[in-house]
Amino acid sequence: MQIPSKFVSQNVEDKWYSYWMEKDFFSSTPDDRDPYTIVIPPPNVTGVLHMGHMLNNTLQDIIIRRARMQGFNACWVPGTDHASIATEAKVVARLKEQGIEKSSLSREAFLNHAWDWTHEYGGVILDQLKKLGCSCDWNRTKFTLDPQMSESVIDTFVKLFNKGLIYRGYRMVNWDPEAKTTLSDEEVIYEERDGQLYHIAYNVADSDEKVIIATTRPETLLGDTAVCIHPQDERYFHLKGKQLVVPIAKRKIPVIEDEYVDMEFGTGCLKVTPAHDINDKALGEKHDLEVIDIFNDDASLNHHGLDFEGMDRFVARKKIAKTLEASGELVKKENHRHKVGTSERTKAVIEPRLSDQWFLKMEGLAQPAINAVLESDDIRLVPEKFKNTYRHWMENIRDWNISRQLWWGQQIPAYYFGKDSSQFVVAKDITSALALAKEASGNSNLKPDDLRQDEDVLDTWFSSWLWPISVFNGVLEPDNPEINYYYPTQDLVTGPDILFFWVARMIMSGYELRNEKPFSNVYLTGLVRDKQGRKMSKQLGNSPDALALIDEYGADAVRVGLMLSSAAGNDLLFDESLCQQGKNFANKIWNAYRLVEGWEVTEAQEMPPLNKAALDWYENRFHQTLNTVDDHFKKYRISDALMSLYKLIWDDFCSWFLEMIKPAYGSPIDKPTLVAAKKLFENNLRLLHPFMPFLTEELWHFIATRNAAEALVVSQWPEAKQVNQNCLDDFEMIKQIIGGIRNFRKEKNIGFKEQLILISEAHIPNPEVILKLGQLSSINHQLDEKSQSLGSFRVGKSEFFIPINQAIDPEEERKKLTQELKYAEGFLRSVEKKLSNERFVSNAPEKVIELERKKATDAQERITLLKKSISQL
RNA sequence: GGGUGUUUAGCUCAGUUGGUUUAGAGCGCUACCUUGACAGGGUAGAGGUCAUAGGUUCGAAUCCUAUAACACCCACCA
Repeated sequence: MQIPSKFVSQNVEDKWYSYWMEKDFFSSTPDDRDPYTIVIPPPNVTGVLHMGHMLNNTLQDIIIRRARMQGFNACWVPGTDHASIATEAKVVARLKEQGIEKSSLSREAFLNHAWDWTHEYGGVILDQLKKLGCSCDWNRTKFTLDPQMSESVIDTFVKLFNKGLIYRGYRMVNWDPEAKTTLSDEEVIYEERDGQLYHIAYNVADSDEKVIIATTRPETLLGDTAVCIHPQDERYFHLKGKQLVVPIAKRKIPVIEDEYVDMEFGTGCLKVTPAHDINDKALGEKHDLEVIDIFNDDASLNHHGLDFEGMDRFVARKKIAKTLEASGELVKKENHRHKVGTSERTKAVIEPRLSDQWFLKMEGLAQPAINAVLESDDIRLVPEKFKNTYRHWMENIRDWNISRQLWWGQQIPAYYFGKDSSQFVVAKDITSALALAKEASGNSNLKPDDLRQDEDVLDTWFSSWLWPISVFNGVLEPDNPEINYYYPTQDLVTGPDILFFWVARMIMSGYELRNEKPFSNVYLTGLVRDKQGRKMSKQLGNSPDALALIDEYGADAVRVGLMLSSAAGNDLLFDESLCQQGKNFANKIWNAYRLVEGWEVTEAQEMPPLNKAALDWYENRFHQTLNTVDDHFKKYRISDALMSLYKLIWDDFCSWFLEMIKPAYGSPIDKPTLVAAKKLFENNLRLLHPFMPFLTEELWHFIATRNAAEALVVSQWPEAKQVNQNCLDDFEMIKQIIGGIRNFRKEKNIGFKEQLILISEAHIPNPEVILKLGQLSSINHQLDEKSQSLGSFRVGKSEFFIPINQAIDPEEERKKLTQELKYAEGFLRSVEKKLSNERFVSNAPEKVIELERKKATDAQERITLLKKSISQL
């Protein structure tokens, strides 16, 4: 069979992915085995694959593939999120391009457009995950707006409402005037912006005196209902109890006192606009002030805006400033840099606004979630450093505003039946709502048409927080076999940026709805940054096209590239050269296979002792690495696990093992060695499979003809065995010795193989290092009887010397050795000093003292050797 | 403003309750070698006052204090 000299990943990806799908290896149903479950963090339904997804999902795939090989019933549930704001914004934008305004459409018509959009783009990101090799159970694919998922959300809302945890409140919220919706605090991004601080003169009522008040938002003076001073501010003592006149509006407002005011800022006088500032609202409540809302939905001024009615807030600001300037009431303007809240989605400047919203009480929900992570360790955060952040947030948690003024999402199941919105009932559907409304109103004549359902939808996170439960239908049927089998899940892999949005809330819903954690381990990845350390984002355009990367390097290479430098929780600087490294690695393995496959076999020959030694050694080395890898996995150090394998394959397997058993050019290899070598090769493939599924499956089927049940993806993860440490130590020694000799044999035309044979025939491996070296030196004497020079090499931390066949300047050598001797003596002195220190001997653990003693003996031996060598020069 | 974290080789990072560390890895770099598995491979080498300054300790990259730079989170002063 002709095997190409280069591994082309692209040729095998589709082949094996469809094979795996066809054989149904990824699907899972409850059975006798233990489950290993991961639910995917559902990407936005209309999103495309970016680097963050690749990192995240590669990690999940590695974990789930290994679990599958370990004999668990592996179940990775995929799905997408309806992402109400993001998706609705996209749909609105597309309609706008077609000349359609959202406001001209009925709710139903708009939702039809949104569903069209969803069906058009909804599958894209899932197909991209398949390209990456993700072994999800696609039969279980869920969407947060699926009927069953939505029903779970509504059901939960009703339950929590009936428990008294959900309430309606008139609250200050973050209003996005562009999307005309409220945003959660988390969706507001504060940006530094240059603004101006306007100093405005307010007249004291019935007097000529003026008071100067500084504000960044002069237009809000139309909503002023008080001016506040600090009770200890001597400058304004005389104003206490007086009234001021608001410029333009000519309304009289009281002067109030509160310690909230910062005397240092501005003029020390604060105008209070309860409708448009969160702090002012608090002041307003405290001092029982009137609330004047001056804005419409789109942040244009309403009738309180007087002459400025209908103007946009920013236009009005300028106009009002001008008007004040003209009347001399604008005393001065100064530049002022301050932070402005903007919408994460629309970039519009957020307007604090009072409105009716739905809230979920968080305090009671938070308690079990705090315990689970911080006290009982039921849920492990990886890395642990996020515990602090988690604690801080959970202990300062505020009620969750769960309503959004959008259409795309689950409509809030509240039904109003009175003239105003004060009379309402909450129910799963209109029929039960009607019954409740009849009861509540005492009016048995109510008809369905008399009920108005709340226009708002629920926050997207209100559906995602149920995800680990609702994907198994655990909300609607809390006792079904699926949820009982798969829940709680094992791992959650996600970014730290949604620790609060999502992770914390899933933990809360888990304990609230099922009285059980949703997952045992949370692996928080880092953010993917570019080479300059910038966050990868669409705006910057610095995010490589994920699919183009896969096309160029192959999925396996990209997976390896991502894993090579991504410790949990640390940001990773992504550099395409890492993918190149991944590709080189894949190619190395590919060529190792070509080598083995190309050998001719002979039955006539027995296994030479050197090959036996090599096989023994590699077997041990393999299990040593396997132990390390298993340990890394336990600690979720996935990149360390990969690096261990990288070194095992490249250095130990290719550079040492294969070189050792490689027959001389043109000669055949004996059959027992080849068979054993292929077995070892196969074991390598098993360990690599979670990281590089395509390459390994391809080679697996090259090595032998296998049926579906024998495919690598469902093969067994090797069991780590006890290693023979002596064998490994001996070989380390041999490696060092060979390295030492080779370093000095440049003139000699001795091949690698010959060297090895010489050494193996000399029976080097035995417990006595010095003896070994004595024998080795005799070899070297055989190599060149005239050899008189001295060469040195290191074994572990010790330096050893062998006679070697190369002319070396004795003077130079003497100098070098004397230097070494001095150093060794110094080292010995320091160790002896330590050992004679009483405090050390009495305080240090026995193990440590033992080590120090060993160090001292070693140093002593070395000094003797060095002295001998010098005298021989 | 409050909090958390980071700072170790040219780059990206390990370094696990202070003691097998005379501080490691991968990549890169330098030198040499290599006509059959590998537009590469092998061997060797250079390169670090572990951010800075103090302190604790027999012993500190590791613990404490302060400082600096950077990153992120929370709050947000009109």
